[in-house]
Amino acid sequence: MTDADSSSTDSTKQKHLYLVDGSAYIFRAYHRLPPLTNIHGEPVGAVYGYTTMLWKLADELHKSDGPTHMAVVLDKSSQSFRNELYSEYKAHRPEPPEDLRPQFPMIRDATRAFSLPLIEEENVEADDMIASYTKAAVAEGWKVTIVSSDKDLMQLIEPSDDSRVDMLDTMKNVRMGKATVEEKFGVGPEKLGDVLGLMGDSADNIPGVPGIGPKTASKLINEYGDIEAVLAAAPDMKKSKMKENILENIEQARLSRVLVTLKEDCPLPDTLDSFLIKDIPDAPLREFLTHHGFNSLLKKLGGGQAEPQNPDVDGSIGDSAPPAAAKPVEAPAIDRSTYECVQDLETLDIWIDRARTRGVMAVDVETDSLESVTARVVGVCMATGPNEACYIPLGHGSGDMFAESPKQIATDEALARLKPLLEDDAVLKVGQNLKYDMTVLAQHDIQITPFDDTLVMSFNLDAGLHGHGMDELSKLHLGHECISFKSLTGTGKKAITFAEVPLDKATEYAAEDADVTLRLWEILRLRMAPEQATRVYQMVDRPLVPVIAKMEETGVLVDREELARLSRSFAENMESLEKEIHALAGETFSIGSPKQLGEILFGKLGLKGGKKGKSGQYSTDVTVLERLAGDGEPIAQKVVDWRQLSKLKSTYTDALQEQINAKTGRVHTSYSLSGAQTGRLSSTEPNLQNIPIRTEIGRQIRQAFVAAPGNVILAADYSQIELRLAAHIADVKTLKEAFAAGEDIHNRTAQELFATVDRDTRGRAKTINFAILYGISRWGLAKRLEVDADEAQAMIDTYFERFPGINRYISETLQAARESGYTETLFGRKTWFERLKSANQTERQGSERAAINAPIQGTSADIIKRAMARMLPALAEAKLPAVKMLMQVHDELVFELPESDVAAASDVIRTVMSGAAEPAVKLSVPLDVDIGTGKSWDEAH
DNA sequence: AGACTCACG
DNA sequence: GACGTACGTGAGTCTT
Repeated sequence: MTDADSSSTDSTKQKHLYLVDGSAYIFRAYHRLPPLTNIHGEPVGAVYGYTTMLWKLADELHKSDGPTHMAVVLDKSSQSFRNELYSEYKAHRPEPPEDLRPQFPMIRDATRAFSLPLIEEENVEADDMIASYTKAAVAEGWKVTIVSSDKDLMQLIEPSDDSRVDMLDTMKNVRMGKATVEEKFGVGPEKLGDVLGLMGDSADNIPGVPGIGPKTASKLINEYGDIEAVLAAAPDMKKSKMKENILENIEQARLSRVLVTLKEDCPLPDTLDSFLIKDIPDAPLREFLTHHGFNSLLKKLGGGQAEPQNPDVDGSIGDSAPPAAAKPVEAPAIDRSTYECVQDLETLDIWIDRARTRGVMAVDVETDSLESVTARVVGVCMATGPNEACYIPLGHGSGDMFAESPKQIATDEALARLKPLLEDDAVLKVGQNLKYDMTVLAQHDIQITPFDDTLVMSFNLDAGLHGHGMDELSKLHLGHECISFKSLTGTGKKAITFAEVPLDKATEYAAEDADVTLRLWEILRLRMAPEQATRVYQMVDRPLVPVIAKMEETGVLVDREELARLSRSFAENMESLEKEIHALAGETFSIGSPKQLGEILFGKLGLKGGKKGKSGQYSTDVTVLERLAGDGEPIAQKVVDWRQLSKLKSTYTDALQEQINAKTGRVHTSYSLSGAQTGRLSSTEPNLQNIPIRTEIGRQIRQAFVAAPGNVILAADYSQIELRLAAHIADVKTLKEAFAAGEDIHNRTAQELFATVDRDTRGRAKTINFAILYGISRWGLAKRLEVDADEAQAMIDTYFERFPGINRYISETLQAARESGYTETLFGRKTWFERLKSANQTERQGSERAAINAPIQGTSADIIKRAMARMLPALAEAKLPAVKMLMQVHDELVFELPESDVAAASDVIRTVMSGAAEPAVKLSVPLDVDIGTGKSWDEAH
């Protein structure tokens, strides 16, 4: 197309320079793409990403406004004039990770393979070089496109509406101009430097003004004009923390402003004309692609035309990659106009027949509330194929009491027709988080069976990679943006319920839900077996869904009077503490404000303690306060006591009263099946998994969790389950013997490590045991035990020596996780760890610790989940139908049962829980279960 | 909305 | 050479 000798003749053609910010791209590609290796075993993830990016840019050549000139700019060294101004500039940046470093030369190879000019200058940052070339080109009347997404470079966009400079983000495939800057930063490109200077940039270690982020920065700049004006106006601002921060950091703000300014007058090593795009010769490119085995690109090269497809991963190199997120779907695009609103029984019957014929359907129940226990059914939707979906409105009103309700089938009649279908063994029901629908339909005595749950399937395939909400899955797997619930109902005070949404809108939304759910199921189910997710799905998580639904529905009885009594008592104690604290401080202040408290303690009273974090605030957490209390500061202990009471009152005794359901008189939590990446459940609204127990005062709250008259509470918990599993998984003979013999495991550990057993050594042994489970570091252990790092290291060494197997478990787990990207529990539950190869050391080490812990915590979760799924059938078989399972707290199950059933139920519960791993997994340690009973949850412990 | 603190296993 | 350090959660309060 373009060739060298045409440049002199087409002086009329608009010259357009593309400047590629290569360095920034490489780091992004490295973090975003899976850790690929090429056919020689060399890591090439970033190279592959970079190559596909250049390939994509080649498509730009065909466009009318495409590039006539192009060059790639790379950072050669990290030094520049900024380091002289400010020694901390980019000082915190870690070295590039080991598997990225060898890719830098390959990236130069790739650039040469495309016959593109490469600019890299000693002591000049790529950003400045790009700025300088941009200015030079614009001065010649050229257009410039900067291929990057770096916000600093956005300063180069011209403030006029017809800016000759724009930016292109090839990863997101978006062009960015003046409007992008205004949208993102609230100011035009010409003021961007002022905003960036004020807010700072943690990525480059530019400090800015503490406490000022993008929002505040743009507000200030819009109000005053630029940084200098803000600084000048600061003394007259009204008193606030922000004003103080500005006044204390004037010089720092000025420095930051200079640091973010791009240098536009760097010497240019090559002329603009030398960047003229010539034909790209095939040979070097072909050689490069062949060398790395980038087969799909090679194929495109052979075919001649470069198709602007998604750059997929070559089959030959992708074997260690996580499953590709977006799959091509053969189903037709989602078309909301095909959805039907079902308003009479005849039509409903047609849909029911259709579902029976298909053998599989998606279903979703719409209600007027998120409180599943008491929510009213507003409608039901179902899908039987792509774009084959309907909505059956049942409880819609007009929202206007004088107007008629829309035509709809009576709820009872429709549900009576749907019940046989929903319970039909020959029709698989697919839903997204069916736990909710099951709870709602339980009010109408309807089961949903058999079923598949796309939320659970996604969680079993991709835990750790992304969320599992339907909107997110739809975007990811179908490339489809769902109608948002909020767009129909609004938010806040003016929000309406789904019952008030007009039928046409409701049909579009609800039928789409079912349509999307069925499409997701088609995609996910095909992945289950090949990706080994079937086992944990079928043996652990799917059976749990109706069990959790039932527990939520049952709820737990909470004594409101008891809570109110505690609230009053806590309030009284807080009041007297507050007076004493204010007296000691010499002034009144808000004790609940960490900011004010820090300033009183460390500012006014002059106690010693350090600043922390970018916010520049004193830390006042319990470890700090207890240290002060230990130094004999009476105010510190009083604050600790006040804090405890305040926490207990607001989070528990006050909040819990409000959670008592008006209809049932009980508290119904919601368990999230995908809440914790390790496979644990989590509990919300309220969280019943963190009710106090560790302190005497807190424990009183458990006295309010009671049994109905004639009943008692029974609590059954696994004893040391995670340590037992660690002993089994890491095959530690000493520990296994100790558990088999029923020894106290922390005593045994103390014996092995310190050769003596007393309170002190047992306590330290316990700390070390937990540290092992959590992925130990000598620094972490040192801090906990208040010893120095060397001593901590010595203890770790002794531990590894005494308990061989632990060390091996850690290194094998990490190695396997680095290779595959995930860890596995004994039941095959996967947890993905994408940050295991992060360039950020803190991030990477954090992932390593999480990966060490996940198989143990996850196996424990698997086991108690299996126990839960088996519990109700086992109780039924033992003729104990009155026993209710109320709560799960990770290693504990809580029941409510008639007093007369205690002995028999205890046997069943203990048997089910201790044997929950079997027969799928045979453990080499016993699983002991402690059981207690009483009138309240407190007494049951 | 985000930081901070703290409740649980 | 500095940094921040145990794993997994949810929620209330204060501040911007």
